[in-house]
Amino acid sequence: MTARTSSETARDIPEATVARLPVYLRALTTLSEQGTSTCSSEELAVAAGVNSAKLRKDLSYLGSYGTRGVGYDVEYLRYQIAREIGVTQDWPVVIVGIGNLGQALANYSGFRSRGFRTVALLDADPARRDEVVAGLVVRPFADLEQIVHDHAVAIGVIATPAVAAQDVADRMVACGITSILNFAPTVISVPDQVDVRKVDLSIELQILAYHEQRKTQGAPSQEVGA
Amino acid sequence: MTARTSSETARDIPEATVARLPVYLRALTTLSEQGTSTCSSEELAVAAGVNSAKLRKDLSYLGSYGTRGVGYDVEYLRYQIAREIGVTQDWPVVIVGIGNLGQALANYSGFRSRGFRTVALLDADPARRDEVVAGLVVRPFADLEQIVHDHAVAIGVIATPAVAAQDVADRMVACGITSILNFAPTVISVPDQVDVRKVDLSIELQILAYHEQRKTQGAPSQEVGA
DNA sequence: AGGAGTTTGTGAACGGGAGAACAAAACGGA
DNA sequence: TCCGTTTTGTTCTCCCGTTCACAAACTCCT
Repeated sequence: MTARTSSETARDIPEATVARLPVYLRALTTLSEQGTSTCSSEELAVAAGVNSAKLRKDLSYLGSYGTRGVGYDVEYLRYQIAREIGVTQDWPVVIVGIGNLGQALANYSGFRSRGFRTVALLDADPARRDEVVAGLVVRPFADLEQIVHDHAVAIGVIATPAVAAQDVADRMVACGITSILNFAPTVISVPDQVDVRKVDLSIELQILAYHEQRKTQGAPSQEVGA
Repeated sequence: MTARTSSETARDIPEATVARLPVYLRALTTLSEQGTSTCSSEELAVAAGVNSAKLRKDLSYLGSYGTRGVGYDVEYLRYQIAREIGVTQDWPVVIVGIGNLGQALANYSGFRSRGFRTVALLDADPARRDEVVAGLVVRPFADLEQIVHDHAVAIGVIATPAVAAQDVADRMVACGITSILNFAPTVISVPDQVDVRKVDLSIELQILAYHEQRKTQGAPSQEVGA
């Protein structure tokens, strides 16, 4: 066990581990719904699609929540991970850009079930104004500051076209938003203290295409032995 | 320069580099549209949001396409990267699950502009049958095999609910699809020779929440110095 | 033609993550 | 109570990726 102050939990969880915690959380939720009350690291690792040694090491950063010879209590571990990630609390979120993707995000149930509450949908296009999406009225982008202030929003989602993304990000930062999830296919620059994560749908396809190309490249005909 | 057979390009491009090539490609396209004909590794690195040394090392895996003292020819480099990724060719794609997300994907122009051509939209729900989305008629899931065969589809996109994802994946694999982009929030298992990439929208938000929680956690009041 | 300035391509050091392997600890049965 | 079995928590080693730093190479100016 690494040295640790008594008042707080361990401080230095590796980034790679943080990225996997939500996967473990999801797997535990599924196990819980199936009525499983206890599971071993091996079972959970299979459910999460990772190596069991890696799983145990990841969990060890949170503390010793397992019992040797027995395994982990599903509910207890699930709560501990949820608390560590921060999804036991309520996170108000604004979505900017209510095109196809923005609408899909607004309707995505996976957000609300994990503590993310969409408090407003914003769009710069006046034609979209007053449309109702996922039970919320689409409001003008100019309302951003008021909304962020009223609901203490810390997280913003950008689902606009690429050209608008940097401007939206600047406005978000100016309003006090400190975490941004960017779906626009462009690099946005923000101050150091602001976190940005990007999701680019076409990049994932391109990575697949690269490997796909190399699968067929080596073979002269369509019949591949491997 | 690493040793390399004369007949083919280098074989071992690191996975981390492959994941960045599409970002470089996008940055180069933007530069090209702005009328820039030449750029240095520093300029391109800024546009792509990476370190310039990393960029140069990444590009060096493809070959020596730059000119010392000058930089890179935007058009030439763009073509070379596109060819390496494989987006100079046409990739037929099927999308399964035409809910909100599936519709957003079907309408996403970023796919078509990079060589990904959606040849069919499939959904198991008979109520969605014959709906027209993005100019394509939604067809029954049972048509998968016929479509994959007719259009030589190698890449499939799963945008179904989690419970259906594994079954869809199995059927895709059985039809001969060898690359899968999975948007369903669940782990799917496939044979080794099949590539799967996953995009989980809520996981990205959870990672942001973790960091957000720790930003505010240390500070007793709302006023944070950093 | 030659030298100063610029930028690429790469060798080398460094840091972090992945996985194997094992010691520590809990349970169960005799 | 004591021993065998199971499974966690952790150490150790290896490998991949990142970054620094510099030599090689090209341009431009005199």
